[in-house]
Amino acid sequence: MADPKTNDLMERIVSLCKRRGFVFQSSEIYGGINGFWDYGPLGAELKRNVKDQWWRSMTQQREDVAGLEATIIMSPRIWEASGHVQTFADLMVECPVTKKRFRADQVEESSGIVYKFSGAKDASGKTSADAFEVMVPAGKPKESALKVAKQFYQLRGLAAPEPIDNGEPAKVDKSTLYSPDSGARLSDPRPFNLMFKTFVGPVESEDNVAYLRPETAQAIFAQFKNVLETSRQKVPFGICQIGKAFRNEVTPRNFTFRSREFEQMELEFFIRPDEAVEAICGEVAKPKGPGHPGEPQTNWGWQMWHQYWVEERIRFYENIGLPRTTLVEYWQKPEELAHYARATVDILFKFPFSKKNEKGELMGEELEGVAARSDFDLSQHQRFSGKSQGVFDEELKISWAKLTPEKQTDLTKRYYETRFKYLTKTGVQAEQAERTAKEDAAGLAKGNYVPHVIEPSAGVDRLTLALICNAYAEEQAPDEKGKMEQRIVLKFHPRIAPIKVAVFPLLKNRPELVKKAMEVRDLLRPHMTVFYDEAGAIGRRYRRQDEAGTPFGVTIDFETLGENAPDQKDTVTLRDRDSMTQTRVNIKDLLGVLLEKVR
RNA sequence: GCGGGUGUAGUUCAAUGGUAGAACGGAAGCCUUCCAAGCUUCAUACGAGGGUUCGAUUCCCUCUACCCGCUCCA
Repeated sequence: MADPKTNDLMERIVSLCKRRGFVFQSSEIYGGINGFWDYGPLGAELKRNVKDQWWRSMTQQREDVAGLEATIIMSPRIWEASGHVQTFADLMVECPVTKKRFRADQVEESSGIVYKFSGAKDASGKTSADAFEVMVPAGKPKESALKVAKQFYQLRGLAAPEPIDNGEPAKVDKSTLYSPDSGARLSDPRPFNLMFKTFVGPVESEDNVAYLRPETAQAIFAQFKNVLETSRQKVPFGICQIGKAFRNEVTPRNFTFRSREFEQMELEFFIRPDEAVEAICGEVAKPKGPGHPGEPQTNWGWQMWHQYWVEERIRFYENIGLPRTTLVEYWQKPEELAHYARATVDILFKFPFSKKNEKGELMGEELEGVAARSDFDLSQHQRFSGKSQGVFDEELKISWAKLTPEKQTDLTKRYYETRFKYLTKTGVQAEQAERTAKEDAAGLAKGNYVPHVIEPSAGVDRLTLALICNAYAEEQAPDEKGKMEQRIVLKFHPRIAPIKVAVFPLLKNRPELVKKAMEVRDLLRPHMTVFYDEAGAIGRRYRRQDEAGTPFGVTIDFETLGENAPDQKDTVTLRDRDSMTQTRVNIKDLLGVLLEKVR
């Protein structure tokens, strides 16, 4: 459990977000709506900067990634292929005593004696007519059944309940109706769907059901062929997308961290299967140790690509002001992996509300998952749509012809085996799977395969919140009279700061100062977000910008006008947010100096 | 969905069964030659709906939102 002090910190951050216009509760004047948040003026700028930085680094500055912007509502068949319809429609049951929930199909079978009660009464005359059943292992006395029953009726408001028997105890074998926790009879299964449902067209019938996408990834897979054909890309290459996604979470929590409407930045990077790499290069390069593996090479297998993207992503976070020390690189354990994943690395940020480990260190919350998804996704869409999602790889075809027959047989066999495993795992009958896997293996020899995927998938809102938490600082700073006062400052990296520079005339009742300040404002405005402020004492204006996270302040004073020292004419004060130090800069150099700092 | 806590200006807090006050913040003005100075003026709140009552921000109920613990988060 997080200690009270850190909770207070989070409360102060939330309060600042409201006060300065970073984040508001959605629909606030109507009492709000659970799990939805709006971004105010500063928050909108911040979030936009985050997305711009991501988009620029992911696609505009890379040769090998193309962008996509797909719709939120898509054919429901996409979610059948991806597994979301099935998985999200799981039935849940609940233990009435411990309140724990289980997936109905995952309750362990249990055997024993079942005691039944029709209700209970207590000494004060209160009664409950709720029926209750509990199973105890054979051989245990009736008292243990009574104990659970009493707990059940206590939860219904009876002080010292005396449960009323309802018929003879019965022996029950291998039943999934009873709680593995308490033995209590579980609630009836209820469907629980994490996807938001809607209807396309005017008729609200089951035929017209559609879903708001629970992730942006599937649109990329569904448009894989179109992008491949129009972008003149070849494997290995990626498709990236930024967009809204929706999940009807049970419990939205921790401010904007888990929301029901959120935004994702996802890259699906398509690579050759390892067998193809081996055919082309003779060997598959594998990671030699931790750290960034450098520029991509032809002989990289999925593990190298996976490590490459993990490191690229961490560099990105460092680049926008999240130091490595605030991040945690968490390698999911085999039992935690989704069924399609070969490896997943979660990149976590240490939020103030994160739980702590036994050493008292913050464990972090997920900002991004970098998953090696094999060829699962495209294969699923190929199977469900009946349209080939494979690619033809000229280089593979040429290299294959030069291999020894032994090597060809070896690679064919290995490729066959992984394809067969995938097919049978997803429910294809053995006979059919064997036939299809054989075709796939024969295709590899002709240069055909379904690409594998490395998926770095990040949450924009989580990252925005992380940046705010990381930037938040409370410091002591002297006021005009030298008395120490608390200063709250958001130390955003200039790249993502909502406002880059604030421009002030030292005094507002001097028209010459105001005029000059407005000229400076207009000089900078075409190039960056500028905030002009002339109200109140200069120190007050600096502090206001500290809370907004504005990295630079420019003040036009009497030196600027050349009144005090002629050699300082046309220079301004440039004030640094973090150090609060000031330097004099000539107005003609100002734009260049600032642009260098905010890029 | 369950359990616990909370809900009064933008924020942080008061008071009260007879419809609310402060500090900081905000706006306007005066003043002010670099870090929330001073003076004047102004605006802004009882989460929503019921009930009890002559009268409810206050008591009761329901809903809602936020926080915490479960649960959930393929």
